[in-house]
Amino acid sequence: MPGAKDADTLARPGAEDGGGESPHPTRAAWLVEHLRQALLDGAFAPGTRLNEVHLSRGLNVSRTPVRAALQMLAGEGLLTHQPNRGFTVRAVSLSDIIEAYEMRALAEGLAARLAAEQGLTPAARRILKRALDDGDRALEEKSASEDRRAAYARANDSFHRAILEAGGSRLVEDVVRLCQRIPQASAHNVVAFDLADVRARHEGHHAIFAALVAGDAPAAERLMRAHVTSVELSMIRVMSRRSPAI
Amino acid sequence: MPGAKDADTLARPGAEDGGGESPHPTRAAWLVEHLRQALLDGAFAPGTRLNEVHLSRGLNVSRTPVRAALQMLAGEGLLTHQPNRGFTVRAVSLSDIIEAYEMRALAEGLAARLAAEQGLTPAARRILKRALDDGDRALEEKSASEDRRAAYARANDSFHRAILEAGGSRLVEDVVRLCQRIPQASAHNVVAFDLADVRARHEGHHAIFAALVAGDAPAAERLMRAHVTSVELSMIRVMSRRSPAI
DNA sequence: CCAGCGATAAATGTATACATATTTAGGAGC
DNA sequence: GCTCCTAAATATGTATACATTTATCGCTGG
Repeated sequence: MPGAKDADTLARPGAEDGGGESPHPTRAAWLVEHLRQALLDGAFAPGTRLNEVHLSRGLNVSRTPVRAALQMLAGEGLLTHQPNRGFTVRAVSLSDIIEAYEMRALAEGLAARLAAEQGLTPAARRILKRALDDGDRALEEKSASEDRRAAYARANDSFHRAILEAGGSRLVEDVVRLCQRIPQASAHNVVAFDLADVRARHEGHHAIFAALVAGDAPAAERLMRAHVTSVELSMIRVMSRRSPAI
Repeated sequence: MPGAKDADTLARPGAEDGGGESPHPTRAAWLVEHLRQALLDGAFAPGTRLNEVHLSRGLNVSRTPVRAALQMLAGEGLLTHQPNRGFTVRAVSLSDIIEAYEMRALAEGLAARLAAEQGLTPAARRILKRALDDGDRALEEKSASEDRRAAYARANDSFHRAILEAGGSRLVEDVVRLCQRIPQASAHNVVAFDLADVRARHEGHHAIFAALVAGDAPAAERLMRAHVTSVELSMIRVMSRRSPAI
């Protein structure tokens, strides 16, 4: 079973006694985030059955908070729950990933349209401008490619998130989160793409920003859809290069 | 607090001893469905804090399965969970409902496109045809209006669900479920609409079916979007008539 | 009378014991 | 050797006890 791992090397949440302040007030909350990240990273092979006792022993907690976390993640759709048969990791196919991008293109397009319709607040506009500037700098600089990639990934993330927030729809944010919740399709994989593609898409960011500032809702929606679809194409190319059949 | 109720008049899942066979193998699974339905029906006022002890006493179970259900529903987004402060019912505004329909129009449109691209299986085609026929009959008959409405609601439901399935995307189904998970925006409220509107939309069903059979993916997507948007407009009209400010 | 504070009550978080269901291992019978 | 059946082992479901946090209420003091 490739990718399967035992979660033994992990620290407990409230264990730190020094100045470190735990951002997770309960073990269950910590487990939700921790396990979600592990699942998105593909730490557990699809179809794997998660054993509550093993998990709780490896994480030094009782079964109760482990179950709490698993139940939340099942609600989120990352796990499936069969009564009396426990929780298993949901498998994803290539078509799942493609459909996630199609859906995300529509959702982020809707967010852009909503943002344009309402008009950008000064704060949102500032954040977007800054994300664009950061992206410009990351793509122009001659710094080490790893730093540049990380910097651009941050800027990209910030740009998309700001538009989602500007849209002001909780549901749309939830849908995008659902789309990003597909293991291995995470947006931060964008860094693995060709620099030329990334540069082209960054121009797309500028165009979207212009449409938002102009309050041109249809253009904002159309541009954002095309933008995400372009990411989708790059992702498909990269993935089919790495693993011809998934 | 209007709409708030105590869940005291409810039977337990495994309690029946006669011929009745419980479809829910565990108490938790039953609670998930039961509480979800109650939430969607608006049985608990938005912002209500759900007390685990009260719920478990009213439902004659221990806190454990109640917590399991609440955790799942929190993962689904129907409830919010604040550590050490329990679960509260998520509030929805009119704009939430509107955005849910916009999102749903996009998602169901995508499903229709996927279904057209893949082509309908004979089974799917049969189900859709039957839903259309049932709808025809429900709208033509001179039967009691309540029966007619219920019959059409079933046919409508069946039609939309069949297309979602034909699309074959779990994610799209999840997104639609998320959109329908908005309390008071449930699709079966469609029965409260004007008969003329319903008839017009039923024609839309026929057009969508034709596009699916013809394998015309762009038309299927476009028609489905317009169709759901039309439902949205009716819903807005009905809701603003019932409660001017929400 | 109100603000602030402290004790009590109540709610949630966690651990654990036990009940029930499932899986697995082993052997009898063919 | 294979299938089926049975029993032990294992896993999940549930209940309950206790710990910790939060909310409520009454009190003191100004």
